[in-house]
Amino acid sequence: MSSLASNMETYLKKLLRLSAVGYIDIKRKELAAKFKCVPSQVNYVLETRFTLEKGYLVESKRGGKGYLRIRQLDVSSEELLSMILEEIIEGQITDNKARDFMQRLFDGRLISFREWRMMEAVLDSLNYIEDDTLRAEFRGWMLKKVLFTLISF
Amino acid sequence: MSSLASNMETYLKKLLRLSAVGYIDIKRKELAAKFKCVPSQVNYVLETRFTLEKGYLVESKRGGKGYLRIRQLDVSSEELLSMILEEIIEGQITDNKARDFMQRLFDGRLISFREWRMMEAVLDSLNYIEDDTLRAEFRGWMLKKVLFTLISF
DNA sequence: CAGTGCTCTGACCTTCTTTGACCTTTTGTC
DNA sequence: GACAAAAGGTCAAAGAAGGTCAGAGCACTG
Repeated sequence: MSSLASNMETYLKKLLRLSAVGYIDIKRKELAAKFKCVPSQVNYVLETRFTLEKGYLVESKRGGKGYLRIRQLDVSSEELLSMILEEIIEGQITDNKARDFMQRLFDGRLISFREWRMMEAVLDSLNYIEDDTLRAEFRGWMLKKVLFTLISF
Repeated sequence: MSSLASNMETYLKKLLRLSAVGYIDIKRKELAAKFKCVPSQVNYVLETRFTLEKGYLVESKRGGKGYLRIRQLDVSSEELLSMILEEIIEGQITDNKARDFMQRLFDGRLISFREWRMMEAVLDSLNYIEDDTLRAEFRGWMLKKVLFTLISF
């Protein structure tokens, strides 16, 4: 229960609660030093505890003056989250389901007309990918990313 | 917190905003002195932050009375879109270029903040495609589709 | 006690930044 | 015109992050 990873998770979530702007910036190496572990352990924590599905968005920049930014998604959209999760169960999603889903989002005024059209264009463009499995998997993956992003802004 | 390069970028953009003529003239050595760095660092900033894709044009003159002139391009929406489309005509496009273009579309108020974020998420998700060539080609293909959609709505 | 699924580490990779040595162009002076 | 001085330009290498991945360790569970 109180593994290094869990402690780091708790610590980061506390920082997030205390943050006024809805996100926190951290230095991978410093955080690792604070918890006396290797830097890659930080990645592990981010990958397992701060995923899109759990309501977080992680951005980063490499190189000098790099950083990790953890953003907490708006809780009010929890309903939408579970909807998405249900639909995109195994990562894959069919073209029809994806389009139905976008239509629902538009009908429910969660996305604008232009946003809807844009996503339709993206879905259209997927035909460029010939491999059926890759296409379906990528569609699910991408949809998840886009929808979670829409939720957080 | 932020890097020298980012600070210099911010500074130059502020100067540009304040300029009435649409361009600014600077002395490489003086700017370097102001930021306490080597002169070639100025070139780095210009090469990475003030590119054509990002909507800037840099002219210069060497020798005595030399200077650097940074010009902000002020192209119309149609021009910007056709520029982008032209660029993608060869099919492929790099991730960086695609992101630069999206940023410009946002800066030029051709797309909303949410639409910008959405497209960034789509670009992020492309990493799911492992094949380098397929990814770059698909990126170009998709971008074209989306841009054409934007034009028509 | 073998299997399964988290944790954790370390070696190696990629990206972005910064510096410095050396090069080229332009201007001013004899 | 030759030469010196005054810019700016190029490029490779070092430094400063963060990213990836395979495998070792560990803790339950049947």
